[in-house]
Amino acid sequence: MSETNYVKNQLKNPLKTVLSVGEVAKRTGVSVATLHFYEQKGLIHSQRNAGNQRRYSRDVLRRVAIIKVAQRTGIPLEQIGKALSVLPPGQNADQHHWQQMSEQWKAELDSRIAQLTDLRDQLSMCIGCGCLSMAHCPLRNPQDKLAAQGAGAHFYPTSDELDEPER
Amino acid sequence: MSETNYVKNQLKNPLKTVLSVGEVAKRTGVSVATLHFYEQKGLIHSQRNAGNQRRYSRDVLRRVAIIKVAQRTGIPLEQIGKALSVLPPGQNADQHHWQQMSEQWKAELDSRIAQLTDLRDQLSMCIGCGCLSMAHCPLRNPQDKLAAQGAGAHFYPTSDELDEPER
DNA sequence: TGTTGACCTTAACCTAACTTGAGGTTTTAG
DNA sequence: CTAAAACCTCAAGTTAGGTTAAGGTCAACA
Repeated sequence: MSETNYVKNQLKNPLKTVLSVGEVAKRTGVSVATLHFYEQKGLIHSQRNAGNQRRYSRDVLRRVAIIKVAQRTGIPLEQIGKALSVLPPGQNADQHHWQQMSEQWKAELDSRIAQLTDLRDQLSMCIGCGCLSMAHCPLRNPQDKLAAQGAGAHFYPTSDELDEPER
Repeated sequence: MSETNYVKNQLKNPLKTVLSVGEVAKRTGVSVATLHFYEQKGLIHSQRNAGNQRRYSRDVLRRVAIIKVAQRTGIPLEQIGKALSVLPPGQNADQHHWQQMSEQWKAELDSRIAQLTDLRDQLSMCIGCGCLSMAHCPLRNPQDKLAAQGAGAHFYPTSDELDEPER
């Protein structure tokens, strides 16, 4: 019974104001190690109690939720961290902060969706041509900006460089 | 002048039937090392000449183009490899093969686009609520299947487990 | 024919995003 | 008060998708 305030919260209080790493792990569905990792990367923050154990304020739950949502869109952790940094670290963010974040994500998502949609439409055309005629196949010149994100793909062959099978 | 057929093709013929690794690299925009890597992973195939150098048939250009397109959609190499395996390795695929592939990709893309779109729409709602009211925020229960692809995210908190800031 | 440039293989290294393990301290429950 | 569960740190391992380097062979061209 050393952590008076903490223990007070533990006593059947459904809305604790501080959370241990294990509690956060259970509630967010990420492992304890991952929470350590996120903290190391600056995505979340914690206080320490007298015994050097992490104590989180409840906003960490929301932060982790946001991290997961963003990851599912394919946004890398580093970028997520930058966006999260607009939120006051530690304590509760106000409506404005969250709106700011949400709008940022939405823009990112919109852009990704647009890119994928383009790609799909191009592929649809490919289905029509059976990709037999490279001269008219949109695979030839992608015309999008996603390439910059991926590992490779910095050059696209011009029409006369791609193969045209002998019929 | 040892590689008779090969050299014959080299002589100012714009449509060579065999390509060296360097040529493929230039035309596809991926590095030679990456081509080795893809071959090792079974994504592309090659023959060897008398001097043990790789010689590619022209279909490799299209294969690599497809790999890149697929990668931009976020599909992992292993999955790309499986889809590519429906194509006859080495020689020219017919229209049916390519159509089969294109349709497979399109389905994948459609699904990914749908997931991202859902996510965006949920986020749009969040912008409205400012994420201040977790009780109504869609971030709470994602309801999608993308989680299975990511590294973590196997559990989502129920409504009373997420934090509701003190106003 | 000889010298570059293109290729070959093997092996190590790189970033992202984690996971696993070892060895030691704190908290909690009985 | 004590044993077990939860935590701590630090280091090493893992997968994906490549890149870089070392040391040696092959080919193209004057």
